[in-house]
Amino acid sequence: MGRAPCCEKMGLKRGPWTAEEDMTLVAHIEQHGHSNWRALPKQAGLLRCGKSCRLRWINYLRPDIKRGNFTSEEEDAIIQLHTMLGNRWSTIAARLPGRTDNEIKNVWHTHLKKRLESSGKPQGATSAQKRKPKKPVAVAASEGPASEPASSPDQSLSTSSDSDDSMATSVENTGSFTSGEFQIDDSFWSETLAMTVDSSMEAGDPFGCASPTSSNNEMDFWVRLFMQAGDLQSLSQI
DNA sequence: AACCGACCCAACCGCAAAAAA
DNA sequence: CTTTTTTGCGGTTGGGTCGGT
Repeated sequence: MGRAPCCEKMGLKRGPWTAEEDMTLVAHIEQHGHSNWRALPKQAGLLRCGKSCRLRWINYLRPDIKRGNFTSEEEDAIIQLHTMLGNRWSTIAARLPGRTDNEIKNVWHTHLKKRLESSGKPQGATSAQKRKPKKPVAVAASEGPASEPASSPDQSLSTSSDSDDSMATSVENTGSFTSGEFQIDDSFWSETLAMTVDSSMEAGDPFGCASPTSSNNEMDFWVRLFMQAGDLQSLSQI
């Protein structure tokens, strides 16, 4: 699938992962960690490139991944975060416990984007209502290495034009951000995310995110985020 | 029951940033 | 300081699945 091969030319396997490969990868990471993705497949005895192993782990095998349908709250959060961040999926994912950037990206492109585009009619049926439940997780390790820290907030803003377009659309449709003039700079994220990490640490969450079952921390994040955004807006008017 | 189009999502690629030498 | 290596990110693809006809 996909484009021209990159691993195949080196004699490495491509395509869907087998259960055996998954088990091998999980076992190796649980035992040795993943300090060196490039060397990992060789050490683990996998005929995959490091990139492929990393992707499989991050998007599917990681023990803290929350599988299943996105709740309407999560979808709303994605929409609002995308309004502010554009296509910075990893940053958005960092704020959604247990969700991966790839998954969020898929959800956005498959139905959230369409939802916003369809006559400004927000909060329609969720993916859970529209489609059947997801397949159960093939391999679900009970514990493993800690997830990577939240992505750096000071990445440059998205350069893609479509993110700008969707931003304007989302602002109108969600109704949560009433001013299109609202701008976010690096200092905003430094302060806001630091604040969030602090509160998460207080709640005993070393990943800097709430536990999947805890909506309080998520709500707390949004409350803080909106408060902070409001503060910055008023400051910018001075 | 079979066919077909639409949708979903896992996995790929290229590129840029970060880290190491 | 420069070059090389490694990691991480975002965009994209296409096989598999589902629902409608």
